[in-house]
Amino acid sequence: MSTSATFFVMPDAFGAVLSRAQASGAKLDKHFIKTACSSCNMRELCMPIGLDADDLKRVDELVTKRPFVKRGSALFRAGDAFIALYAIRSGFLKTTICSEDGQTQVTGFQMAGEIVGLDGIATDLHTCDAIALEDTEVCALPFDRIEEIAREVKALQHHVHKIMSREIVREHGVMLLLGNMRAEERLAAFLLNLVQRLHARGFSSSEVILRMTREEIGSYLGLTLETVSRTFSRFADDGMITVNQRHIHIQNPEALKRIVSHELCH
Amino acid sequence: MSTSATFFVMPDAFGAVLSRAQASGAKLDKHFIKTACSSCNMRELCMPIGLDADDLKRVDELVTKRPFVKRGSALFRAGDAFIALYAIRSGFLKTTICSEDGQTQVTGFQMAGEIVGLDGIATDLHTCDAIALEDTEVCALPFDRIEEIAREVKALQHHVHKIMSREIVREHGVMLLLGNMRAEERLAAFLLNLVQRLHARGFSSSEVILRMTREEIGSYLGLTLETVSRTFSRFADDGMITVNQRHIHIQNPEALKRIVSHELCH
DNA sequence: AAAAGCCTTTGATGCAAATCAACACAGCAT
DNA sequence: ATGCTGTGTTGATTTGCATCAAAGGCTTTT
Repeated sequence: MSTSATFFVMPDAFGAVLSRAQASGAKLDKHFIKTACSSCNMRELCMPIGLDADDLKRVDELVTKRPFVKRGSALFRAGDAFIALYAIRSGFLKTTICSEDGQTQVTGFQMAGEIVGLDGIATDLHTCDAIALEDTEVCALPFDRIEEIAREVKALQHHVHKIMSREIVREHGVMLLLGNMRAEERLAAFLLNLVQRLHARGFSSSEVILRMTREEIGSYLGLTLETVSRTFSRFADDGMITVNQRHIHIQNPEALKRIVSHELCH
Repeated sequence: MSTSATFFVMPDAFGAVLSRAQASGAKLDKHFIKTACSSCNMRELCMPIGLDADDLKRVDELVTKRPFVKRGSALFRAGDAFIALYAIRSGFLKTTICSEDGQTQVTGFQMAGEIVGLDGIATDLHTCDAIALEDTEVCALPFDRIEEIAREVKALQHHVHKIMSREIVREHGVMLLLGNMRAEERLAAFLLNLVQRLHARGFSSSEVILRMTREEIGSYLGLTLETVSRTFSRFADDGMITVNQRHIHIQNPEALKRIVSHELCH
């Protein structure tokens, strides 16, 4: 992250080139229960590295269910009892919070290999909604089991701590974005973060298919949908990207990076 | 938080009425090393409740040093090696992040009984500065020791997880604030959160002495210092608060709560 | 006690993004 | 096809806050 800003910190275990199997999620077997973590190709992302065979076996036992979340429906909602963390196997989620007076805000977008549900630990209740933006398969990791195994497997314990700390750092970055940046900077940072994460999963670093609406992007970035749309158009006019509905092609990532780092170009 | 918004969630172990000893921090012995966690009057805040004598003893061993941080100086800085979490015994801190291009933002204000340093776990480097806003005494909790003991003491393990989750939830609230609220709402939410936390520590729920400048408040809330000042003045004109430099008296908390919950009054 | 420096307040002005509004377009069902 | 609904684009106007500017109040220094 020397360029696309300090505040979107990459998960650390991203060495491996991952299978693109997820890309064609069309024919997923919904009850593919037998797939163990030890053979999951998202493993580098959600599990600690360097476990011995014995530890791996214990971690395998962790996953009790693999819920399938249909596009538009919720994995969990604010107020639901917190039971498990969820590792995303394939698909795409958003998390949203909602204050009493009805204001709602997207707090994050999550893709394969990422963990959702950390907010629930504090009070044993989830405090946000997790909604699938496309058909999504997750692994349920019951939290009491996680704690149990973490007490025995040091690497898992530390991994859990890292995942939570990483989320805290990510949110610091969002705070910087929301508190200091202008619309162009926010959207450029958002796009760069998205392609970077997709690239780490084996996808192109210049092509993005957005899974969310302009409104959802705006909600995440503290902007209106009109401003998001206009800013995309401006980027396209300046030749930095091409926009085709939700299909974005990044022509000039350097220009976007310059925008994020306040070097007001052209 | 039925009124001052869901997003500032109270730490959970706040039943006990705490000593006001911290209030007169003037004559603190800087090398009061002997004070054990088990007899610390901030214990209810930073330690898990319900430990037996044996566990307590182990937790007591955790605290190696009690660094004293002079007003204006740093407990740690971004880039410093992450070694320990810090529990604040007395005093007041701010944490700030800073992007490459020099933009800086306050990410939080921390008071006695709260924990700082969680951001460092992810990469073994601190990602923000922790600066004392008044002379501050902290307890250093070496993180490898925390993990070690957490593997044995279930309650401590869960407590650590809760503290981290709570921070994630708090930051969700800040995101909502920065993304959705207008200046008046942000400042009202800020004030209410501050008195609530002070009240939980045995202080008045209507008197606040701000330890930070208008600029630091603005940085936290994504506003300029002028806007903060003007908004304080407007609150004062409307009879909701009285302002005397950094001494704020809250006359009408209900009105502030109405502002936060979007019920545009007067 | 005077001077220097920081912090705060208040006013005048400008601008970026919100809001209001209209229309275009895709996907879907009928 | 035709209409419907959700989504996206673009334009006109408004507005809340930033910016620029100046002066007064505390606090600290000497």
